[in-house]
Amino acid sequence: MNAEMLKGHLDTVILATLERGAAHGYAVIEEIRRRSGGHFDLPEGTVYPALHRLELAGLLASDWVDPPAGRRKRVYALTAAGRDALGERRTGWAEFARAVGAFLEPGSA
Amino acid sequence: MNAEMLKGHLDTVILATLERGAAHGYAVIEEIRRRSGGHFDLPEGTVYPALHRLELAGLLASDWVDPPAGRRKRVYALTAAGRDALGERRTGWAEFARAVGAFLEPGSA
DNA sequence: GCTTAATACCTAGTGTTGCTAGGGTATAGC
DNA sequence: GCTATACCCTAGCAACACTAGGTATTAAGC
Repeated sequence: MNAEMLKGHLDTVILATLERGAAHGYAVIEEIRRRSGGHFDLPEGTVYPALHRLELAGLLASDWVDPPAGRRKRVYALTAAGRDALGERRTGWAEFARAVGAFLEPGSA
Repeated sequence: MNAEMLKGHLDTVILATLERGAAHGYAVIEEIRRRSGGHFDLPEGTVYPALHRLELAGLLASDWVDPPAGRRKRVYALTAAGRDALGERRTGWAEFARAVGAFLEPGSA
């Protein structure tokens, strides 16, 4: 499954991934792959622009971190607004999933 | 809720709507609104192109019907390929919904 | 008779968004 | 030196839902 299906929900998934703690972009990709059981294997060209978008929207904040070894990492964390947005998106997803389910579940009226 | 969230799933919803019987475009819009409990109130500019797309893809077939009163209607029905596609999409939705749920449900690992 | 609303169809252009394809830097292993 | 992996980025493409317009038919209200 690629992320085309995620259209409109990728931001939600990214916010939820960062809910447990800050992480850099590459780690976000790996965590999404891990937590989705391999369903969402997102290319960098999908995730990095999404992170920038979310930061521009004020839902994430980033800091450059210079580790003793390895190259610089840009670490993203949820802002207060990001946490609020995640709450709304959680509710929105539940409604959405229920509505779509109403079409796909047999015996629905 | 508009259909932006539906991105990538609108076709599935339309196919499911037509699963119970053929219908014309305008009726599809009303049925989707009704069955979603008002959640999906889709503009014509969203649904008509989607119907054309699905017909082009061979998942729907249309017939013009000239009723004794009122203007001509274009009635869409699922093809065999459409029925197959709906089956696949039903499975795909279940996987997708479960995967997204893994991010949004509290206590998920 | 005229206007409005509802039914019913359509399309051109726009904006968002995920993807492809590429490029760059740093570290480790062969 | 070469390759693989970790880590960052962008330009351009394609898909798709939406906006904003258009047309035709019928019935209701004035």
